Amino acid sequence: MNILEKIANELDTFSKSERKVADVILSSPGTVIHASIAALAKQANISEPTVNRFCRRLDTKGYPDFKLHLAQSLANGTPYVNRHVDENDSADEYTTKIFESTMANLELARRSLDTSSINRSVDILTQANKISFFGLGASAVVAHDALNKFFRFNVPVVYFDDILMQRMSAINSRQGDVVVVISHTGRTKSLVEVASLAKENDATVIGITAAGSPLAKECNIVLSIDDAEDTDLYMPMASRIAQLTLIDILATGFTLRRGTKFRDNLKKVKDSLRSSRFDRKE
Amino acid sequence: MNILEKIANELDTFSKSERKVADVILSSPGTVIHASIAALAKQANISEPTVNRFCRRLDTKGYPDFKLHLAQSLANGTPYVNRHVDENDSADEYTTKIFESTMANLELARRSLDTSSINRSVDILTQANKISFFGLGASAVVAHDALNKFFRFNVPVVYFDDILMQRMSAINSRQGDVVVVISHTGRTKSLVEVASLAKENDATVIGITAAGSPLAKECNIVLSIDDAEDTDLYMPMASRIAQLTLIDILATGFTLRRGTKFRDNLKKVKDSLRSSRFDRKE
DNA sequence: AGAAAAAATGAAAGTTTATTTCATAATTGT
DNA sequence: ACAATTATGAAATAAACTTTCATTTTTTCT
Repeated sequence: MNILEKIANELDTFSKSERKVADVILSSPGTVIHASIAALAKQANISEPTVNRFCRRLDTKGYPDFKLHLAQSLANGTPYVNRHVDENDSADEYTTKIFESTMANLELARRSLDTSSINRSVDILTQANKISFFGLGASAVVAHDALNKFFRFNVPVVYFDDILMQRMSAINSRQGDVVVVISHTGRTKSLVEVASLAKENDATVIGITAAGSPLAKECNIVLSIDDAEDTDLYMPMASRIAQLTLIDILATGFTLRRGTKFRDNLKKVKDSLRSSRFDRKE
Repeated sequence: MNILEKIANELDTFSKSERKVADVILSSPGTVIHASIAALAKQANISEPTVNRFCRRLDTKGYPDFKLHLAQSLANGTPYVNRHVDENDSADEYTTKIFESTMANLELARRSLDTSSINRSVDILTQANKISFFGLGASAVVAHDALNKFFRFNVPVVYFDDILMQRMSAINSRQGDVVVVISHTGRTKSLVEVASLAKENDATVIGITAAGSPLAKECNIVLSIDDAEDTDLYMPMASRIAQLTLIDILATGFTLRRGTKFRDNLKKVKDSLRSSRFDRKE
């Protein structure tokens, strides 16, 4: 854990003198990393040994080691802040903000994803007779992307972004089929119904959706992604990126599970596209 | 600048002894930050003053200060390395790797994007009579996403992922129309033709593609995104994420340019979806 | 409340670590 | 090959950090 956060957390477990040191450090950590133990002690109006004890209390070897930790905290502290786009932002500003919040969201998504669920999902996908990807609106894009990826794997795969087609497909599903339902909120009624129908018809339902949502309850496996409050202007942005990354992960897991020969085949698929392209050396 | 990079950069300006120190530091910077000047000198087989001089040469106050810089480099230096997925990776490993390389790619994309082109693109998009998004394969997903976003803006917008439809649409375009052509490589023949046709028919062509590619040459504005060598298993992964983020940026720029009333309207669009969702408090 | 125990604190001594000085060695240019 | 410059390390010095121990403060127990 970041040592600055740690200090802030344990603030009330400190003794009076330790508290003084903590206050000085928290108020200007940037100065502290360049200060000697004597300088810091003086600034906090306490003695040098107290500073030293303070450092050890925070599981560092001593003052120099503490400064090292502090320096690192400052370096990577809040690397990607989820800053909101403001009305008067220049192109430069909103570009930076959107990139940063997208990255912040990915970081969050990474931490929230449960790899054992991913592993199970890959298991199930590799054994599927048929894979269907369903999504609506922004999530339809994710499903569309999944189709693109899995289509290359030469497995029976379909994608629908139309409620009726999804329903029909769900009703026709059977044991061995896998239905991947994508919904950011997990509250889109028709998709919840589709998941339910698929499940009733013995398909395995994987949900890429919010944990604990109505949709999640209908799924055999839930791949849930936490995301920060939306920076968006009334449209889903970063969440969709995290979902797409998850699709990449599933696709990658799939190819790894299938082994070397399978990947050679993928290369062939890629090469087959060559004739449709302009040559690189012209 | 990151001190590790700095050392690597200036490697050949060092004297023989300094070079020895540099090598030790570069080979295991993590050890060095916990080593005393004596320990480092010994490991590099040189004297302590040489280490000290080395530190000063790199614009630090001395060895302890140097260690501070080094610690910071380690903390935020190469935060997201573009590590390749390996055949024997566990789900945990490939998940982490894919997230990291996606983020590394976004970072790269951010740096490579030219905001003045973005600004011009937003200008043109806000003034368009009709906007078309064209892409094929993985880029079709990006175009699809763009449709979703711009559709909410209540502007005439279409999206095609079919070569013939794209051609017909391009041929029918006219002055005031904007055609956004998306292709990672910029070498897909049919898309280059479509761009060319659209341009001939007086549409403004914006390319989201590689700089200097055949497609880029046909475009009025090129939004080019650098990306690291593909970590993928024969399919585009991270590049697509950067393209989608660019779409977010264009859409955001669009809404900002259109002003407050316009965004109120967006909120209405969002609210209109509510009845199709399960209530949050049930 | 008051005494004893425990904990916290700082002065001073001790230790480690880093820096400077200066003499010597290596390198460079002529 | 020689002088000038630069690079290097041994030793001395200085600075910084840690330990010890006595004192003060706080807490606990009766």
